[in-house]
Amino acid sequence: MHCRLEHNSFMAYSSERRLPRLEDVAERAGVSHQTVSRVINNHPNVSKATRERVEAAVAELGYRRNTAARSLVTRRSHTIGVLASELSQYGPANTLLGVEQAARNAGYFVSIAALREVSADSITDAARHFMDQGVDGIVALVPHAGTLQALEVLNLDVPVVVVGSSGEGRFSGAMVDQKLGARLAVAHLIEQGHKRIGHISGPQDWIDAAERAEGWREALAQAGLDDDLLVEGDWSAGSGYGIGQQLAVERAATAVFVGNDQMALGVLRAFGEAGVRVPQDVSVVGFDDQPEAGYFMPPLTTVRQDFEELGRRCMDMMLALLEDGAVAGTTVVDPRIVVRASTAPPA
Amino acid sequence: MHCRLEHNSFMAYSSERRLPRLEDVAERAGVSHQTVSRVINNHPNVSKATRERVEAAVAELGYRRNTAARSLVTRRSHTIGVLASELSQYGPANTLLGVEQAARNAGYFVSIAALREVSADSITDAARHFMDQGVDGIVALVPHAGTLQALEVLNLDVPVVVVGSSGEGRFSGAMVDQKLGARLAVAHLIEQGHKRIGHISGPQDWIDAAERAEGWREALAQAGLDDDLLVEGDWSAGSGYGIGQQLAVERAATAVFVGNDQMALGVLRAFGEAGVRVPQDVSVVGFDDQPEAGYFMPPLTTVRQDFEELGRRCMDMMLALLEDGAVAGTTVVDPRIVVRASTAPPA
DNA sequence: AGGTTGTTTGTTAGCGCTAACAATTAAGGA
DNA sequence: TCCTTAATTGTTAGCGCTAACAAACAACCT
Repeated sequence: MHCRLEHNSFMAYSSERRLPRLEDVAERAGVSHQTVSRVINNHPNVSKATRERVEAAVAELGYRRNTAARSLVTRRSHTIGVLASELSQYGPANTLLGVEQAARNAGYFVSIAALREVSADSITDAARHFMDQGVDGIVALVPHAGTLQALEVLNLDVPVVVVGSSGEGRFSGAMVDQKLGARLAVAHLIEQGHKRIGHISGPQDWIDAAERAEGWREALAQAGLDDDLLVEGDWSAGSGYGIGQQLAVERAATAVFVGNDQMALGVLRAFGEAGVRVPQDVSVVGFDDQPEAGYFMPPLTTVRQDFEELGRRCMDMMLALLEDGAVAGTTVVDPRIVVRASTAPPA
Repeated sequence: MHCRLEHNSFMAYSSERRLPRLEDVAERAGVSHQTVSRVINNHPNVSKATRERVEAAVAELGYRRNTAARSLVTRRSHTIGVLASELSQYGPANTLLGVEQAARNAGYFVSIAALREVSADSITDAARHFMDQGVDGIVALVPHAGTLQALEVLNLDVPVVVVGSSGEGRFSGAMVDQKLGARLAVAHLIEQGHKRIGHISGPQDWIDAAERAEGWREALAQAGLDDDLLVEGDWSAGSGYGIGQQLAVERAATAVFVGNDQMALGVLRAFGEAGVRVPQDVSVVGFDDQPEAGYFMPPLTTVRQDFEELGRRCMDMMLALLEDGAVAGTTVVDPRIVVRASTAPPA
C-alpha cells in the first residue's frame, strides 16, 4: 500500500489515480466516513482506540482532505486575500512575508492581487477577484487614502484589515506609529543641536507620508522650531535626487528628515555631487531602514519599521475577527531610530 | 431587487443573506440551471435570445459563481502556487508581480508560500501546503540548486515551472540568460581595455550565481584573460562591503563584475572609504538594475533583467502546460547592459 | 428494574456546480 | 409525408465533505 505511493513516479501530471477520500479511509479503518471526519477535525467525542485506528489509516493512505469540498459546505475557504501595491518595495514585501508566515501557521492560505496603479477601478477589480475566490478576509496593503473609500463602497461581507490605517469605520487597522517615527527622527536631530530641519515627504495622499509629515511638524512645534521647509517627493530615489539638488543650492536647512530610505539615497548622491558634505554640512535621516541603508555613503541614520511584525499583527487581527468574533480594532507597532553616520551636530 | 444589493451596508460580515446561485439565476431567466451554467462557461449551443436573457438575470442578481463548488466537480482550482524565498528582494518580488499579472489576466488565482530558509523540509512543507489547497500548478521562485531535488522527490502530480532553471526532468523552466548577462558585463569592461577583471559572485549553490560566474569565466577565456579573481559573497550589501575592503587593499583588478547591485553598493562604499576611486581606479559593474542603481555613488553600470517579463513568461508556460497540454520546456529572457558612470577605461 | 444521563458511532441530506445523458424542437432530404 | 440530423434545452447524478439528527450503548441514579 505504502509502496503504491512511492511507485507512481512514472505517472504524468494528469494521473488518473484518484486521491483517497474520507470514504476510503473509513473503509480501511472499519468506521463510517463521519467518524473519520471527526478525527480529522479534532472533535472531542471519539474514543481513543477509534482515533488511533483512523489516524493509522490516514497515514497509510496518505489522505489529505479536499479543500474545495470542505469549503463548499462550511462556506469558509481558509484563504486570506492580500491586496497590495508596490509589492516590489521593501516595506510591503516584508509585510506580506509576515502575513504569509502567520497565515500558514494558522492553517490559512494566502492569495495575492497586486495593483499596477492605485485607482478605484483597480481596487474594485482586485476585490471582486477575491470575492470570486471566496476569501474569508482581505488584508489591504495599500497605504493610500483613497483605498479606504474604494473598499468601503464595495460593501464586502468579509472582514478587512487595512495596513497603515488606524482602522476607520468597519475596517480594522494595523500600523506602525508613523508619527512616533517622525518624532524620533526629529528629536534626534534637535538633540544634536539642529534648528533648521527640513522634510522631504512622500506623496501626501499616502497615509504614511501624511503621518510622517505631521509627526515632523509636531516635533518641531514642540521645540518651537519652524516647519516651513517641506518638499513633496514620490518615494523614488530619482525624486530624492532632484530635490536634493535643489536643497544643495538653497542651503536653508542644516538637517533633512527624508520620508524613506530610497529618497534619502538620491539626496545623498545630489549632496555628494554638489560638494555638500554629509553629515558635516547637512545631516540626513531616512525612514524604513532597508537592509542597504547601512551601506549608503555615508551610512544612513534612519527609522526602523518592523514590517514583518506588522504583517504578523495584521494576520493576528484577522484571525481574531474570523475565529473569535472580535470587532474591528487597531494594532500599533512602534518604530525605533537607528543612528548611523549621516547625522552629526551642525557646524 | 437592485436595491436589495445596495441596502445591505448595515449588515455585518456574517450576513445571513445567501448569495445567488445558478438556480436563482435560472428561475429568474425562466430556464434550467444547466443552461445558465452553459452561458457562464461560454458553451456554444445556446440561442442568442436565451443567452441574453440569462446574462440579464446574472447582472440583475449580481451572480458570481462559487469557486469551491466548481473546483469540487472539475477538479481544477484555477489557483497557481508560487513557492518563493527572498521575496523581499527586488528580483523575486518583481517576478511574482509578473506571475500575478499574467495569472489574473488568465482568470487564475495566485497563492503564495514564502520560505524562511531554503531546506528540503521547508520546501516539502510549502509544497504540501499547496497540494492541500489543490493548486493546479506550482511556480518555484527558489533559484537554489537544492530546490529542484527537493521538489522532484515529492512526485507532485501538478506541473511545476522553475524560475531560473533550464528545466530539467519533469519540470519546465523560465530563466533570464545569466551567462549572457555576465558576458555582456565582461565584454563591456574588455572593450574599455580592462585586462584584470575580478568577480564577486553570489553563493555558488544558487543557480543564477553559478551561471553568472560561468559567463564571466567564458568571456574571459574567449579574450584570453585570467579568471583567477573570484570571491564568493552572499548577495548582501554587507558581504559586498567586506569583500570590497579586501579588494581595496589587494588592488589586483582594474575592474570588478559584481553578482548583484546590492553587493555592488557595498563595494562602492568600501572603495569610497579606502580612497579607491570609481571608475578612475577601478570600474564596477553590477547585476539586476534595481531602481536605486542609478543613484549609487557613482551611478552603477549594471545588467538589467526584466523580472516582470520573466514572471509573465512563467505563467504563459504554466498556462500552456495546463490548458494546451504542452510538454515541459524552457523559456529564456535576454538581459541587457545599462552603462552608467561606474565604468571607464583603466588609468 | 426503569428511567435519565452522557458518550460514541452511524445515517442522511445537501452545499453549488458541471458532466453525461435524455428530451425536445427545428431543419433538411428522400 | 416521414425519417434523419443538428441544434437547443432539461434531467439526473455525483464531486467530497460537514451539519444535523438518529441510534446504540454504557453508566449512574432513584
